[in-house]
Amino acid sequence: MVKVTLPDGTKKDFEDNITIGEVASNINSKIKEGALAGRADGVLVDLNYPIKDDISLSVITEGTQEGLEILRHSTAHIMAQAVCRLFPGVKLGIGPTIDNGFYYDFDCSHHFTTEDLKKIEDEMSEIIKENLCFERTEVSRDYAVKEMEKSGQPYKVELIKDIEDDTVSFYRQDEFVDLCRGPHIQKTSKVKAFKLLSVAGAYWRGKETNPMLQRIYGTAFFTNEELKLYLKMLEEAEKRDHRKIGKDLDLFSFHEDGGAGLTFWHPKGARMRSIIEDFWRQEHFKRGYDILYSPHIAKINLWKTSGHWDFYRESMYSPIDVDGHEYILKPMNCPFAVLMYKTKLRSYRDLPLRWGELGTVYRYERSGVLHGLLRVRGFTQDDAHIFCTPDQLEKEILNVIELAQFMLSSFGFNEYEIELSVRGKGEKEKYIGKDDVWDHAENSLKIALDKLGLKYVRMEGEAKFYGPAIDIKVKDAIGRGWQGPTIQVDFNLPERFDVNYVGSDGYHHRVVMIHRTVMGAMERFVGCLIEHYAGDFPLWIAPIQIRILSITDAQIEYAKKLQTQLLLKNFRVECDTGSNKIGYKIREGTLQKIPYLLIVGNKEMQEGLVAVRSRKNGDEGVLPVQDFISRVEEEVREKK
RNA sequence: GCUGCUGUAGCUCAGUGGUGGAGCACGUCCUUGGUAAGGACGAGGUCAUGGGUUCAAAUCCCAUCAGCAGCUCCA
Repeated sequence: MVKVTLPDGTKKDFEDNITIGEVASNINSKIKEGALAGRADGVLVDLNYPIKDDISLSVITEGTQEGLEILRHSTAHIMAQAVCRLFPGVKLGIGPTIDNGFYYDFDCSHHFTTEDLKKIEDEMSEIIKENLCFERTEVSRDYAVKEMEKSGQPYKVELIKDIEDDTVSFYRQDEFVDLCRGPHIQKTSKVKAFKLLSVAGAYWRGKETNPMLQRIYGTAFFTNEELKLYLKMLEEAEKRDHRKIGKDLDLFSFHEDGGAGLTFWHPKGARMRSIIEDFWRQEHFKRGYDILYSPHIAKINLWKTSGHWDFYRESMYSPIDVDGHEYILKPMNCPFAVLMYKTKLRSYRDLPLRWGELGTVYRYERSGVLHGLLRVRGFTQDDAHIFCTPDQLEKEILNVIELAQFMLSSFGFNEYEIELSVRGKGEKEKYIGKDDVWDHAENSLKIALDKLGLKYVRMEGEAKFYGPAIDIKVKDAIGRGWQGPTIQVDFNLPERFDVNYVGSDGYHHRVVMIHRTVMGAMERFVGCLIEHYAGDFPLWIAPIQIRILSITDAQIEYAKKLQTQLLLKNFRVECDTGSNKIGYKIREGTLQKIPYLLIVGNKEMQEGLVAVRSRKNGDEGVLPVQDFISRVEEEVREKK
């Protein structure tokens, strides 16, 4: 007899070698129906796993995250089987589950096309219909290597050789065998809703020097409804694409003649950006920051002193010759702030110095990584450098986090994940700076997070060589994550530039430098905002807030007068006094996602009214001009 | 940078080894209308760039530039 302990604490006795599946059927009909695999003493196993000793067991069922992952993993195997059937001789890479789906890598002389994906899907449906069993076998590692060599699977051989256990497991469906830890669903017919999504190149084991394989991405769900919902979500994400919206709303462009990754901000995009920057500056001034402006290029020597020339060269543009001296386009703003700090002797009484800078930097990014506004080669960081004493560090970090939270919530980002990157254990040579200084800095970051009651993940070994950091990942309106604020303590630059302050003891002490952004970069932030709001910006950010539409030519003068009146109140207003019908003008204004369309005909003109059509509510009827102004002023104030 | 795909009017996209098309946008005119597209006419292109194959190339081949999906890397 074996004793099985279930998650709710109940213990039951069963005969030896009873399988997980049989135990599951014994619990209740719901679990029996939905059982996919089990977790036996913490280890994932198949349903037909025989129980030999007393264990604690939880049954993994459909509708759970773990269940979904197993389903997707099995679907990946089915896909690989289909590919092997259709393209004999294909070599298999790996086929794991990922967020939202799975992929499998193949080495195949034939290049997969979208038509191939359809064929593969059809073959998969065939395999599902055949209702094949996933059978697990365990063999010795040496035997496995020989088998895989025999069947011409060099990547599998490599994988097996890297496994430390003496035995390895395989899963077989009919003619298809794959190295796999498992667990899997029992029969292929469990797969009810799947779709292959795309194919793209991927390096074997993610290494650039390795051969490139073809990766097919797909996804699977327990029901067709869930699959449809997911595909709809993908469509929704596509609709929010900032590159498309940016074009439609005339915000920015890129040019072959300008250069890849170099943004051209059109009037409306530039207007948005300047609104954000004005807001940024005001909020910084309120919090005791000053702002700086620094040059775009500097002599190469500065970059040698800072260490960028040695450690960051691959991201920097080549030197520019100026009268026989070499200058470099700046990839970062920090050395400039340091130079300005060092223009005089600073006392501890002067600290902290909080110096912000909307600094435009240029970095060489490999051509394949460029992506709209989100990854560019020239961008403006909302940078700041805080020079402080070690004692002030914690308070400064706290202030920065609060500022970051304030900025994010102002733009409608209310959910985020926080990472604390600290140095790894036992690799001291990787990091500059003394242990006690690191301890102090890491501690200050931690205490600041704790004081604010923020949850965070501690990332061991993720710190840069020059100091620990806090990274904030924000979630947008449809749940996607974006790199947001970063707060970085820097031990490197104060050291390299010998940056000091005079303490109360009259001696010089090394200053502590914090490097931070609260939005990241203007380009990326605006790109992210576009996708977050799907181009439907809140009134205070919208590049055009109001458009006045005349019904006939008789109201042109009234419309212009209204426009002037609103412009004087600091609103961003356009007039559409063309000869199109009102329905047409409304359509145009709506497609441009303008928050307020004011329709003026003779009725409104005679009584000093406007007919308000808001983006949120449509036709709202007429209002006296003054009432409308109060309303939108309020809306701007509240950043709704 | 790598793998694959793509580049035709301002935009979205048809198209074919033999004198380049549509819809929308744009311009002019008619129309002056009441909450998501009124009508007519017109202008617009070295078919990304540079080579090659061919009697003939926008079409086929190569290179370059740029874009897209990923890999790798980052604000």
